[in-house]
Amino acid sequence: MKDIVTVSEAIVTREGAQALTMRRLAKELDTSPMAMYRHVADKDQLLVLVLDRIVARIERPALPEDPRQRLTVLWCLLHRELSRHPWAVEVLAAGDLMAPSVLWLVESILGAFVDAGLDHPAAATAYRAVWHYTVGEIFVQTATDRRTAELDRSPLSITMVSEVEQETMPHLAKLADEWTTARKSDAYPSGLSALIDGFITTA
Amino acid sequence: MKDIVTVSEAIVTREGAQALTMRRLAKELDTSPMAMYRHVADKDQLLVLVLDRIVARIERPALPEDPRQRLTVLWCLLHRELSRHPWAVEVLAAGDLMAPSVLWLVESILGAFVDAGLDHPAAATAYRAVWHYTVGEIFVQTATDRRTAELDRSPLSITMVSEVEQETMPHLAKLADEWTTARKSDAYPSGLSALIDGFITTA
DNA sequence: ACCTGAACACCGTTCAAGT
DNA sequence: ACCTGAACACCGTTCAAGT
Repeated sequence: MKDIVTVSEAIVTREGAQALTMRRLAKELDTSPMAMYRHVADKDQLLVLVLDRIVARIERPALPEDPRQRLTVLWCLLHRELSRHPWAVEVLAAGDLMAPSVLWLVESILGAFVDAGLDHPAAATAYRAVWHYTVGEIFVQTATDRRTAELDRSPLSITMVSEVEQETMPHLAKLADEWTTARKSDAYPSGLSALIDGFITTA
Repeated sequence: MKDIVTVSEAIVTREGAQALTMRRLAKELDTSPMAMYRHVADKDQLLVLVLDRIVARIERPALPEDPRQRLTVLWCLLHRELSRHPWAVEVLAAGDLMAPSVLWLVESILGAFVDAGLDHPAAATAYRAVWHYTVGEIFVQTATDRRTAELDRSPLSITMVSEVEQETMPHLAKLADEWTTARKSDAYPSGLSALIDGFITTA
């Protein structure tokens, strides 16, 4: 049955990867947990199958001429899609986003880096750096969200610093207020353009 | 007993965070699992305690005058220490590295960004961007290592592309060979300097 | 104060047995 | 071929009872 993947996706998008258990999945399919192992090697493989289906649905956007703009469009697209499925980051991380169904995206990004003046090895390095930045951004965002949800208090505050160590840590003290608001705003594009600029201008 | 933290650290540095279970910890301390709950609220808190101890041991390095060089030294230091304890990334991620014992590091980094010409909000943004990059790099590295260890094959290869889609994906095809070697080399510094350059030159 | 055993409510996965 | 029940070897955590 391929419904296994469909039902798994429903669970995972609604409640996250940790909600997907073989027992739960079997129950929703009205069979026994062990029946799953006829169709899927183990839980990891199941997650990969779900991910592949989601990622295959990403639509190819219209791409601007300018390579720098193209890079922004492509990476922001990827970032947006992954933000919707933060559980996927863990699955993806090991493979540098090598699911066959998004190879067009990787190819487009590499092409844009090349068009911007990088040679092929440099484009690969740049690709991996931005990929790490993207993964990290989503990972930290997700971890922060989860933690603030569990404990219902604001994320680890920096305010203690402003009270205790005004003189020894002037910069932290100065930022105490802005820190929390900065965290909320979507800072992905700013880091992205810094990273792209850095790679392009060095080339 | 504070030995709880000591024993936990030993387990965690030797075998990773997933090897630390309350039952295992209790066994190594010759007590019952439930005795732990007298000294520690839950497993998460225990990991935070271990992390805090490790991080407190990071020694303050001699810092160069030049802010750009200072940033490189500081971030590479942090990256190196965290690479040694990849399990910690998950614990740290939620808090933007706000453990009191490393505030000096955060302060130094912010100071270097300011000395390089950023105003305070920009320094905070830059800090967070590089933090995300650092977390992502370690996260991907760890995930790749783990996966290649479990399956004893090379990481998800790109070679299928070079065979099947030579014409439609020329850049990927061209990089097929170099990809795996690129993954091995330590590319952290290159992305770091691109990111720093990008932020400094825009300021 | 601190520790204990037994239990609860779970996991992923194996294995022999069924149809 | 596919499914099943029972079991294995685990988890974190609670709770009433012990010293």
